[in-house]
Parts: sequence; structure tokens; C-alpha cells
Amino acid sequence: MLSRLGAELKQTKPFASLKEEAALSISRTAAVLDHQVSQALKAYALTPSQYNVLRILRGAGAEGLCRNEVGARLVNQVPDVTRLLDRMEDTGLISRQRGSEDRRYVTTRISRKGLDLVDKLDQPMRDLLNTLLGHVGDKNLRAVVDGLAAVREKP
Amino acid sequence: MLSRLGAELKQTKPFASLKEEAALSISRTAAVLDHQVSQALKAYALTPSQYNVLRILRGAGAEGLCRNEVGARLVNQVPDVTRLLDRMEDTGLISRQRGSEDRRYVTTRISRKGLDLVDKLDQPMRDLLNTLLGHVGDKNLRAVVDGLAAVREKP
DNA sequence: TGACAACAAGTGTTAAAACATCTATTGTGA
DNA sequence: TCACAATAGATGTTTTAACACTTGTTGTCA
Repeated sequence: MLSRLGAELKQTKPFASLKEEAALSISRTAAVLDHQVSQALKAYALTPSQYNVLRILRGAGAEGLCRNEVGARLVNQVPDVTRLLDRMEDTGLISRQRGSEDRRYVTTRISRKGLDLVDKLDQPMRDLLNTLLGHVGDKNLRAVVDGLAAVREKP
Repeated sequence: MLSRLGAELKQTKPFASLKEEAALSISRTAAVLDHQVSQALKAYALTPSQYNVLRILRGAGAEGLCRNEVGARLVNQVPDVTRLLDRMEDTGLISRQRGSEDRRYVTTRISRKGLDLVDKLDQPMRDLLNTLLGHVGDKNLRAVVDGLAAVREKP
């Protein structure tokens, strides 16, 4: 019998191993979810990474965070935080300020406009999550969360 | 107490919901795994999608598949299969042939070179999966696979 | 039978990802 | 104290992703 994912991909042969099936399941599921989120954010001219930055900076408050700290907290690492922040500064969602005591640092803060936007998005994103995951029981979700934490655990 | 993912992201507040934690866990785990796979394939000048195409076409055998069929079987959908195949044809991994009875279809087949390459990659990719997932028990992997299938299940 | 919908594939364009390299600033130890 | 490593960030370049649009071919039905 073919697995569910195997059927989705019209596979004729079963997976070579459970590890392979797990890796592909994870990748595919993430792509499906990320795409839905990305589509939803498009109406607000935001990418998922930009939305992530807004939430990080909202959490950081008035002190803001330096570039590397923002990058470290991103759910999905991006190899070019500078220009990600450049674009957000261009659209007025954040502001940046070169440090005065240590001039290497640049503090990034969320702007009024950015704060309003991310606040406004809370409810729609909650609704989207309910649409995407509402049919999955908590027990299942917990199993996924714990299982994936084990996957990311360094061996 | 903060969740494991929350700690990874240096979060100061717990997740707003289990759904949110699940969505971010899925996205992050996939990104981590995909990055490792991508790095491993770089030594062979392949992207993950290209590797996926090679496996799909190996499975299809001598009959090959048309462009849309290849696209439908990709683990991660790409919105430009034509140019993905263009590049692979340029590097000699596949060949394409316009259909003779229905001239709309273009049959894509794996080449000798592509077949040799994908065969050669079987063992290294198995090894990589063991490195990435070897520390996770089968029970956990099964829970992840089943839980993610439930997530992808349309409500 | 011929107008048109449906389908398969290809093309043009813009923005973003990925990677390497570079500049500026600060910390450190001989 | 001064050469140099380490750190923070920025920049240059190439390759893809993403989306909309176009072309060519076949099916269908008035």
C-alpha cells in the first residue's frame, strides 16, 4: 500500500525508507503552508520574512535590535538581512540608527506604520491558521511539534 | 516554560497558540533540512528541484513524462517547470521531444548522464538522511509523517 | 465546419535569494 | 601601543522564484 504522500506525488513505488518519507513530508507540508501564508500576506505587500521581522521587532519594543539579532530570530534564516531591512526601511515599516557608543551596531526599530500593520494582521493570521490547521486535533499538532523538535535536535 | 522552538528563536513570550507553534515548527524544520540537502547537492551542481526531477524521470523510465506531469510530481511545486527543465537539458541531464501525435505535449526523459548521476547519488543521500534523521526514533518519525499528512488533508 | 474554449508549453519581466567579497569599527595580546 | 584578529554590517553579482502574459495545438459543439 502506498503512503498518503506517495499518492499525492503519484508515485508508483513506496518510499525507500521512513526517513525519506519523513524528510519529504516535512518539506512538502512546509511549502504548502508557506505558500498559503505568502498569498495571504501579499494583500499587505509583505513577504513572510518581512512579517516575521515585524513581529520580532514588535516583541523587542522601543529598544530595538541589531541586524544580527533580527537575523538570528527569524524562523527561516535569510542570508541577506541587510537588504531585507533595506526594503522595509524604504517602505517605512522600520527605522534604523547607527549606534553611538559602538559604531558597528545598527539598531533597528519598528515604526508606527509597521506597528499598526502588524497589529492589524494579528486577527487575519489567526484566522488563516484556523483555516489551515483547524481540522487537525491538538493531540496531532502536539505530536508534530514534539516530533519536529526531536528532528532539529542535534545528534 | 518556553517551548524548544521558542528558545531557538530567543523568544521572550510563549507562542500564542499551538497552531502557531506547529506552523512555525514545520516551516523552520523544513528550511533546516532543505538547506542541508541543498548544500550536499551543490557538490554535484544540482538544486533540490533538479534532483527531484531526476528521481521522477528515473521512475518514469523510457516512456518519460510530459512537462505538467513532472511538475505535478515535484515534492515542492515550482511555478516555472519549463525553465527548470531548460537548465537540465542544457547540462545534458535530460532530453525533450515534441510529441508527434499530439504536438502540444513535450516528452521529457532522463539521459544516460542523468541516470548515472542520480544512481551515484543514492548512497550519499541515504547517508545524509541518516545523519539528519538518524537520531530520531521510528516511532517519532511515524508520528511526524502521520501528523503532517493530517495537516495537508483538506478540511 | 468553423468559431471558440480548453489545454500544453514557452516567454518576458521584476524582485528576491544565495554567495562571495568588502569596509568600518572595536577588542586583544605580544 | 600597535598590529591584527574578530565583529557588524554593507555591497556586487549571478542565479532563481514568482507572476502575468503569449503562442501553438487540439477538442467540441452550435
